[in-house]
Amino acid sequence: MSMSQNHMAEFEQACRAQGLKVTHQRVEVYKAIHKASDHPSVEDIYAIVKKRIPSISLDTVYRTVDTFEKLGLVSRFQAPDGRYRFDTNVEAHQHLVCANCGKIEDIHWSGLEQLTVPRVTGWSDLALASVEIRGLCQDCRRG
Amino acid sequence: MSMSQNHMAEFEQACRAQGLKVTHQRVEVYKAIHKASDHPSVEDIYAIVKKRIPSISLDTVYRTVDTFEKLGLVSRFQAPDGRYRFDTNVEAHQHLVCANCGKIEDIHWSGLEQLTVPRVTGWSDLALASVEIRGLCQDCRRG
DNA sequence: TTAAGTGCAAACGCTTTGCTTCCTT
DNA sequence: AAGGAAGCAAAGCGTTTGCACTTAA
Repeated sequence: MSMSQNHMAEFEQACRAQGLKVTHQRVEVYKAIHKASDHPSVEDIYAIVKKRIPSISLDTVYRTVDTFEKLGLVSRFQAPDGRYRFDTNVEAHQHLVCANCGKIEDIHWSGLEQLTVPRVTGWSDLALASVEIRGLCQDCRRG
Repeated sequence: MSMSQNHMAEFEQACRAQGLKVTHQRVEVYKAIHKASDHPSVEDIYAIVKKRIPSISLDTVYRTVDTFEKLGLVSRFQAPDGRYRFDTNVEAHQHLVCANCGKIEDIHWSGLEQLTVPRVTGWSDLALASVEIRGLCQDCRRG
């Protein structure tokens, strides 16, 4: 998945459609999340973007990812360590989490789609929200 | 599920087996989590136990739930608001979360058991760790 | 030009920790 | 009697917020 011009054009279009200014910070934050396919945390994104925009502040990253999430441009979830992680993959998918190092990888578990979410008395509009699978990643299995 | 003498006896036995002292605080914290079937947060537990042990401190509740978790006496998970929640149900189960009020309820989704966790290159020991289903609870559907 | 967005700094909320005193065992 | 546990207070850490300055449109 390369950072195609198309993809960035779509990003800018999405911003403009919502009346959002296309600032350097927003562009670089989006690129950072997209390129870093490892579900970067706010600190991770901050460190990456700081190389290109040294003056960027951490709170701008926080505000920017909030904005992106509201627009549906990124998905946000909490890692087991409690920190937020971000992803430009906004399609339904599941997470593999390494029990040792915390590494997170996306997978698509097609079996889940065949299942129907149970009906529960008193509850409505039930939908599968998140699925986490734990195990050991390649590096940690060796160690 | 009532707070049977049996259940508390088992709790005390588990503590002694691990060389843990059976203090008032531990007994009351355990009771509080067990009785409050709504997955209380640390603050919730603190408020409940404070009625019986006014001198208890918040950090004791934190340390106590840590201990219980390590012993396998309670399960811990993070609610969507980022706070820890606790449960004496340590069997595999899933969570229903109200998208409006945040209420959490346990369910057992048997369909999941028929599914096999996918094999993924580079990963080992994969097992389903958590499943969250979102919807509206009875109270919030009305409102 | 101007309203949205950024940077700075301080505040916040939940959780953790060092240290002294207390209380099961 | 003795070591684990509790209480107190302060610190830690990720995240949020108020305000004045900056910048895309």
